[in-house]
Amino acid sequence: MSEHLLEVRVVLFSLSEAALQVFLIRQGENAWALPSCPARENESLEETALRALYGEFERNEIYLEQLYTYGGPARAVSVVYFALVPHNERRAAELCQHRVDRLPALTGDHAEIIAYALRRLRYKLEYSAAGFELLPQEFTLTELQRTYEIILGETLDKRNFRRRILDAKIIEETQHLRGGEGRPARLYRYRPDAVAEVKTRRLFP
Amino acid sequence: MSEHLLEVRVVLFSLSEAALQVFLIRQGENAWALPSCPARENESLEETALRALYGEFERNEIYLEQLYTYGGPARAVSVVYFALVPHNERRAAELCQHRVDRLPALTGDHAEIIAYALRRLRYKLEYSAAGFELLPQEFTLTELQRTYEIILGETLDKRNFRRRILDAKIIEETQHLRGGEGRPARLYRYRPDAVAEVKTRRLFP
DNA sequence: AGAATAGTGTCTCTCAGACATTATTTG
DNA sequence: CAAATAATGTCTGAGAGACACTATTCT
Repeated sequence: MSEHLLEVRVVLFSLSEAALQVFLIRQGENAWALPSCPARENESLEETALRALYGEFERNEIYLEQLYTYGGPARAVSVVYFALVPHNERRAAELCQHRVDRLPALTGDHAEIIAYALRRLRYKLEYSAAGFELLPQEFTLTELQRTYEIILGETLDKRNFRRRILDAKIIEETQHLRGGEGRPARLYRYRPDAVAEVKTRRLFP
Repeated sequence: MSEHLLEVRVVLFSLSEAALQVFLIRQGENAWALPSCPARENESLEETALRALYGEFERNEIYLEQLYTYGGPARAVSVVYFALVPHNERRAAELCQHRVDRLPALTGDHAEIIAYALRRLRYKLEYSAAGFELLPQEFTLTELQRTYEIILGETLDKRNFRRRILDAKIIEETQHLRGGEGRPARLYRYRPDAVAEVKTRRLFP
């Protein structure tokens, strides 16, 4: 067993200003980087990921999943985590949100890592409940649809979207309404007991 | 950046005796373990994975993909690779194949890691060309179907299977036939130029 | 009353699954 | 010619996508 340089990085997404955002830290003069933290022997990789976010988030308020481990000659080994958090103004001074469609200059291979995380997010959206991790506990169907549209980068049909989501029985009505400019919308909540597993058989779509 | 214990492990699957096999090394008296190797600073993680297999396989004769990185307090960090190789008698004395449905006692959490790798294999089979990595270059449609059946653990309908595989245009005929006890079967080969990407839209199947 | 947003149903087409018979070769 | 395996097509039901109007609230 050898001694090795090992760090944990995090690609943390959230939604605000009707766009998908990623959290970055300033690196040097005018470059940015994914938050990271050296691994410690006495904590789990997930705990290290939370430390990389300056302890701003508790484990149970973000969705956290391992993305990939990058490593090789002439490079530290980086275990990269993929994370989602609902819209959130709180942030450490060092941690800024940037629209993923308008990223600043990034160090190393961080642009490719973000691109990969975004592909994974788009993919997960279609077979898992990941989308709900970006929304508050109660949300309207229109908000949910906007979330999907922003991430997928395409518009979706309102009736088909509602039908699929409701048929999947993955959300349930609440008794609350959200008022606004027009007719108030019913609020829904995610059913954590919902089965969100892949059942379809697809041989080479 | 901290110094850390880091190893690479490999779950290598192959097919023989009409069953899925995994390669294990003997660990102590009567326990077995996944092959592993300490990471070196001057090589890639994939190279380390090949070394864990005693250098028995060249990079281009096996399918190799990162599976997951396990780590945490009171445990070395293990980058685990998932690998596939066609049926193959060659093996180092230390490296033995075991049927995955009749595994011996395993050290640590290796049984869970194999179970996870098997889930990944089953899943990949349905949307990627992973199945072909377990077969020789040329194969009959019946052999391909058996491969799927062994891994998925269920029988498949012959006509539907052939239709889906052929409609996907992922394999092509060769001019060769394989004789045997009954009518000879046409041999097919994988089309490496085939597009095997996920295109279907699935919201919560 | 008009502006704004929420909410709802049908038709069509494609794809997946169930299912049985004919064709070719060997001994 | 019998045994063994290869190869082939149709029907049916479910789900995905296209598509437009009514309902409720606020000002």
